[in-house]
Parts: sequence; structure tokens; C-alpha cells
Amino acid sequence: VESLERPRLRRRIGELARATGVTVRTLHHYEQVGLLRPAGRTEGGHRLYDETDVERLYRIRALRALGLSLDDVRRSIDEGRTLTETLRRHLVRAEDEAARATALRDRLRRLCSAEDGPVEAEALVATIAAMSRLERHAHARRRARTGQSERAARRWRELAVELRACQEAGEAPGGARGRALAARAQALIHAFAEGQPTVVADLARVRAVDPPHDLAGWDPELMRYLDRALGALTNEGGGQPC
Amino acid sequence: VESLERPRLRRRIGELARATGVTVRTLHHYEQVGLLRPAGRTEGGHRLYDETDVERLYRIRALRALGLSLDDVRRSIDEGRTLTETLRRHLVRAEDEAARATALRDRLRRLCSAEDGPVEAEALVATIAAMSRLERHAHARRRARTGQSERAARRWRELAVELRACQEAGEAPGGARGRALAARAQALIHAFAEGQPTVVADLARVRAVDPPHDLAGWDPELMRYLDRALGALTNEGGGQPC
DNA sequence: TTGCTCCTCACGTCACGTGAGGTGGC
DNA sequence: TTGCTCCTCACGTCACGTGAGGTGGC
Repeated sequence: VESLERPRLRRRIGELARATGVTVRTLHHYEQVGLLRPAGRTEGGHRLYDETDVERLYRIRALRALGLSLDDVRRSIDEGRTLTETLRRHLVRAEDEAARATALRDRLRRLCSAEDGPVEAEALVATIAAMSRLERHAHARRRARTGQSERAARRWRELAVELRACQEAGEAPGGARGRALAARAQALIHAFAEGQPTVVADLARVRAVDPPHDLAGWDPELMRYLDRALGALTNEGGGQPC
Repeated sequence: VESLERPRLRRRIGELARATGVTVRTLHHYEQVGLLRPAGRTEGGHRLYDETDVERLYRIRALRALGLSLDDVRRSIDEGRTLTETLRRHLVRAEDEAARATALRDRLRRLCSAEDGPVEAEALVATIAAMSRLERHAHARRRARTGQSERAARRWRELAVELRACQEAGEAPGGARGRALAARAQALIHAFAEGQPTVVADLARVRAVDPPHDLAGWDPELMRYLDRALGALTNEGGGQPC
């Protein structure tokens, strides 16, 4: 009924582009990938978009602005998902991406503000390499089983509390209590490393400059205190360094 | 002298790839773009990499792992920058990227957890569109002059403190104090909008669900309180709702 | 001589930007 | 008829992945 009274408003591609803030090329592209086909064409072959097309374009642009790929957008529309459902799905990826970006930023910050002054290039390169090896290892572990890593995180938090108490009591890291706590840390480290000595070595190199960010309660200073305690432990045992 | 005693260790491409954890194709690519040329070739044309090449590769991989593009890496090496200098430059971009990613994540979180339940699609699309228009506007302003926006940020923070006090004292947002504070907010809003009514309207639509993240001290609840105060203000004046 | 490694093209990815060369529509 | 808009190719971007088809080296 309404469509009789309200004649179809049809816009040419340039008008639509100006009205919505996209380029003409973008509209060409959306047609090419089958995302937005104009309702019709003039005799001369010029595209004509109607109201439905305009609404569809707004939705596409909205989802693109929130970071969805054109494929995501297409799936969302084709499968008739609600907007909230679509956003909820996308949020998962956005969380990952934000975590990745902030982790990278924090790593760079720490490497830049290494108090030791200008480190030699060799050492820095080795440290960075160790970091990415550890990241891969942690990633593989995480997707293997997740419950275990939560338990480990809790144990690390508990250890941080006790170690900080020990440090604030003015005890030497090589004292009896420090060594006892270091032994617990070593057990956690070996569990994380799953018997790979490279991982243990990488951890030793990296942890002072880049403490794992999922370990709340640990800061570089506490990490150095642990390092000294671990040193005391291995010297005492007389065993191999790991 | 040493090069006589220690014969040049030369590796074929497969060995190097396995030793460093990259693919053969990656090494081909690095040669193609002129980043890493092997020291020599066998008679049959097979590539031979020497120790210098290996060190260079380690550095390339380290910088790539920190998010530098191959062009960035090349510039860093060609212009003989130290690693710390290189990282410091790159940190700027990493900060931007992390800010962008977390802003996007926060926006999605708020849109997902809109307490109003499932909003209608139309409204949500309009809100998202308003968000990106505001982002462009803020971006344009920021690059125009930066000092002014710092002053504005400080005024918003002061306003947040006073408005929260007003709210916690149990005063109505439409009371005398609320309206006075709302008037100050309105002045800041108009300064931000630079006379563009679209911007004012977009702000009104967006601010409850996505308060600007550079405004410390503001949360959605306080924002709603301000909204009511602004409402009281425009009703009183009898003026147009901008 | 058989495998394994290595070689050189060359296309594909993602969302368009940027021309080139040619016509429609007021 | 003059501009402006529109049309359809088609290459370029970034860092490689993934073949294809053919040879080197132990």
C-alpha cells in the first residue's frame, strides 16, 4: 500500500556515496563480492539504489566500523543473525586482539625502559627471540588444556603474596624461607616447561624484563628477588642449572 | 685472522630455516625484497648462508616479532639505528594500536551489555554510525590542535568530580546545582562540536552507551545523571533541543 | 639410480585506492 | 555541445602460503 503512495526513491551511485560517506569504488566492490546489489539499472547501465539498499549499506558500514570483515558481515546478514548476536560473536575476537595489542605494547615499553641502560644488541635480540618462543609454548599449552593453567595462575598468585611478605620482612632471598618458596616456583616452572630445557632457559632470560602479564601480583622487582632465591637454590643443590 | 682458523660455516636454506623456525619461502621472500641476501651460491645455484646472514636473520625475526613491518626493519638496519632507538620509535605505533584495539573492545562490550535488553536494529545501527562520525570528528580536532583538547579534558574531569558530589549528596539532576553544572557541560559540548549540530546530536545519542574513554572519572551512570540535568536545562530555557 | 632438497615462476589473500580508456545523462 | 558522472577492466598493497614443473647433491 505504502509503496504506491511513496514512489521508490532511487539514487545513483554518486549520490549514495556522498550521503553515506563511502567511495564509489567501495560500492562497486560490495557489488563485486555480492554484498550489496543495486535494485536496478538505467537503460544506459547506471546503477540505481533503492531504500532497502540504503538500509543494507548502513548496516554493512556499522558492522565494518566495529571491525567485522566483509565475510563476517555477509554471514551475519545471510544467516539472519540479530545485531546483538553478531556483536557478541565478534566481541570474542576483539577481546583477543586487544589483549594481543596491549601485550605487545607492554613488552615494548619494558624493553625500552630497561633500567640497565642500553643493553647490547645481541642480548636484546636473544631476549626477544626467547619471548616469542615462550609465547608459542604458552599458546600451545593454553589450547591443550585450560583448567590446569588456571590452577597454575592461582598458585603463582599465592606464591607472590608469600614471597612479597618474605621480601618485606627484610629476609635475604637465599635464606631458608626464600629457598623454600623458590623450590615451589621451580616446580611450577618445570610444570609449565613440560620438560623442555629451552623453555626453562628462555623463562630465566625473559622473566625479569617481561613478567608474564597473566600473573597478577608480580612486578619486575619481585621477579628479581625470586631470581636471587632461585640462584641460591641451585647453588645449594650443586646440581646442573636446571 | 680468525676467519682463517674458523672456516666459514655455510648453511643451505633448509638447514637455516629449520634452525631459526622460519619457512624456506620466507627466506626466498626476504631475498626478493632485498632484506637478506645469502653470502653465496653453489655451482648448481643453491643458496649458501654464512654467520653474518644468520645474525641478520635473527635481528629481522626479532623485530618482526615485535610488530615491525619488513620496511621498518629494512630502514632500521640500513640507517644503522640502535635497537633501543628502533624500539622507541615503534612503541609510538604500538601505543596507538593498543589504544585503538581496547577502545573497540570496550565499545563492543558496552553495546553487548546494553541493559535495555535487545535494542532494535535500526537504533543500534544509528548509534554505531554516530560513534564513527564522532570518532572522525575527534580525530580531526586532535590533529588540528592538541593543547586545547588537554584543557578540555581537565575541565571534564573537574566537572565529573563536582557532578558526582552533587549526585552523592542526593540532589536531583534538575536542581539548581545540577543545572549549573549541566550548563558548563553544554558549553564544553558546543566547543567540541565547533558549531556542527550533527555532532551535538551524535554526542547525545552515543554518550550513555559509549562515554569517551579519554574522559577519566566518567562512567555510564554519571553520564545518565548528566543527561537528566541537561534535559532539565533545555526544558527550562524553552529553547530548541539543539 | 632413488629420494630429498633446492630452484624459479606465479597465483591467492583483504578491502579497497588509483588510474586508464571510454560512454551516459542533464 | 560541453562538463560531470558513470561504466568496466586491471594493477597495486603486505608478508608470505601454496602449488607447479623442473633440477641439484649426497
